[in-house]
Amino acid sequence: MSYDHRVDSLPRVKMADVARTAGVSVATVSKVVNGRYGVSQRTLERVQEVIADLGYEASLGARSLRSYRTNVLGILVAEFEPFSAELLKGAGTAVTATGYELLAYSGGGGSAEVGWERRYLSRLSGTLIDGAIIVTPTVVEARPGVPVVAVDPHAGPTGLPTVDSDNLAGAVLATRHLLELGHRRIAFLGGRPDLASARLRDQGFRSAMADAGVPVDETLVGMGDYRRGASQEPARALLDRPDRPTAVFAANDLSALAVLDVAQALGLEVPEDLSVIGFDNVPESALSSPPLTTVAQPLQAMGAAALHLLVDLIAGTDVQTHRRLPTELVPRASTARPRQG
Amino acid sequence: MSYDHRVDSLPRVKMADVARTAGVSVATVSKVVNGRYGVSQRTLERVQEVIADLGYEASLGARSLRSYRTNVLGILVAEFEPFSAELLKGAGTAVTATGYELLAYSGGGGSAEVGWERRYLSRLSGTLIDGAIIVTPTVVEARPGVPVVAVDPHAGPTGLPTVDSDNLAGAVLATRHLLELGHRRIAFLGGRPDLASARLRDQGFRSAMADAGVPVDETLVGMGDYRRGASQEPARALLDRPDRPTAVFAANDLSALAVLDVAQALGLEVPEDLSVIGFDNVPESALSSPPLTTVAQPLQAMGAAALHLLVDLIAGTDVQTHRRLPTELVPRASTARPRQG
DNA sequence: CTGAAAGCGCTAACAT
DNA sequence: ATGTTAGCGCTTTCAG
Repeated sequence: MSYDHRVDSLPRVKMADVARTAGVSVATVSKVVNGRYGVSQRTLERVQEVIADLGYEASLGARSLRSYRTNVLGILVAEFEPFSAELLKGAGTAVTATGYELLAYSGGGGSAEVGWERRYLSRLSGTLIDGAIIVTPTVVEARPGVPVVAVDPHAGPTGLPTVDSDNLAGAVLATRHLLELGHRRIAFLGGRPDLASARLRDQGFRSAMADAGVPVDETLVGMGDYRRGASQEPARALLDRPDRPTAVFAANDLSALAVLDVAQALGLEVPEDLSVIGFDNVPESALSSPPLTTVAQPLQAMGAAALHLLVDLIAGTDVQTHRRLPTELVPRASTARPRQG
Repeated sequence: MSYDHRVDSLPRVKMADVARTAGVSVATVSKVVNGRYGVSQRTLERVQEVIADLGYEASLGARSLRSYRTNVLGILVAEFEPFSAELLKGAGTAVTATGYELLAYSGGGGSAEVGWERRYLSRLSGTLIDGAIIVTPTVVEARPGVPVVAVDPHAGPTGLPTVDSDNLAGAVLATRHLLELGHRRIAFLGGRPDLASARLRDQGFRSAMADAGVPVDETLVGMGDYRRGASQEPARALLDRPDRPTAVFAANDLSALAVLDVAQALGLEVPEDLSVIGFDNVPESALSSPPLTTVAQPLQAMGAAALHLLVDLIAGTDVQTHRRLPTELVPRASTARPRQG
């Protein structure tokens, strides 16, 4: 039963091979593979034996072309960065009990490729996957071909079932933390204003400042883009000036890390000369020096919630189509009282 | 050009739709999509316009069934846990420049499902992907159907091109660190002996101990299984005794975290009563309290290396088929001098 | 209970 | 330059 005599890579064993070896037709093998009725016990056993012998496994591509059920769920991301990696861990844990398998898909292009959501979905849906989780989509299709759940969509909750966290409350938490430490000159390094989460964090910042009766200095409000590299420039604009702030609230951890980079380049001590707080609590935030104070989104729980929502959606169960999870302050070493509070 | 009038999920637009709308045959559309020669400028533009209009995207499943080139690379993992998530980040970063897209696949079953490597590979190879990275495979096929790179294979480097890190040197590093702090009663919590990495870490431990002239107490050598939950039991056996060790070297971070769990349950202070060191440097190791001293494998670099190796392999470039990356000590707060050194 | 045949969406000869 | 045709590996009627 060995094929070692082949010199090069041996071709996949396909259903026809199983059929020929077992002396039955491919139709019968298909029935066995899919557990359909109408196969005698004898034939069943014989075919299963051959399948095991040959190590046959159905091709996902071919199978999905014919039957519109694959038992595979997709999770579509622009890029495998820390944020989506955490969601993936959560979804991966949650999928275990469901009997589905998980396929994570990403082009290399990052969010630079606009419209990746639709492209990836078209590529996979209708064929390879029974449903999809789309992570931080910018454009959401109103009616995709398969059940879809959006995680933290940039436009905020729309027609699609959505999982996100309480960005507004989280931003208030962050700002209050700085205020309570005694900071008054507080800068905000925001994200792109076309993103709902960025707008909400901006709004939370302003609301907490207003509640404390501290006016917002608009020259201390910068615009990053949630990425570490591209946020250095606006971070520098905030810090490289004589009347620099004593604290910065960055709209996500990656831009907070950019602030840390810039502070170091300028010779500023954190938290002595400057307090920095981020948002997300990606694992990387704990690895910086100093470790970053941040607001945690329950990323893994969000991934798990999205997966369960998707499974329910496919099953046709009546489900709530919007889950908002709470945020939480995670104090670490990048924030402290200002030097002369 | 809006389709909002459709009440329910609209069916995928397929190549035939494009052909009909553009007034050409599917063959011509296929040529346009794949950039083949033999299409007039006029037709080309017309078809591209329709494609854009309709938002057509070729189905990966159907395409891959016919042409044995998909421009998609697979990364197959038993489970999306911290270790493979880091590799995925590295591979994701590396794929950007290559023009390939990345598909990560995992059943929910964890490594409990034996033979997942072969199953997933059969499912995807020959059809959906042009090549695969398999993470910590236990059984490696001698001649898979597509180019394959193994990352940290449990059997050690075999016939397959492999990427791993220097487990032996890393284990020596960890053990020496404890010895230099003044520890002599050092326990080792190993992994399953059928894993090459586990054997090498065991070997490095013993070799460093021997070099220091410190005999290994065999009752202080336990066997975990690289997972946090299942390692609690053997960790407890090591610690819950009057002559407990002053330090534990756990063969990976997850089992080191299990040691931390057990230490806490037993009321032991780390590092005052017990020093603990792990292996891997997954992000989670920095998040524990106290943060875990560990030996870093350059996980993201390994993911990137695997991806580049795979791309070269597919291109037929002459490549080195084995990359071993260095390990490094990462001192954090879970190790210190023993109480009475 | 089993097999022959059609066809999923697409690509690749081969005609025209 | 374009269209016709024949499958890729599988599932699914529908006959036998």
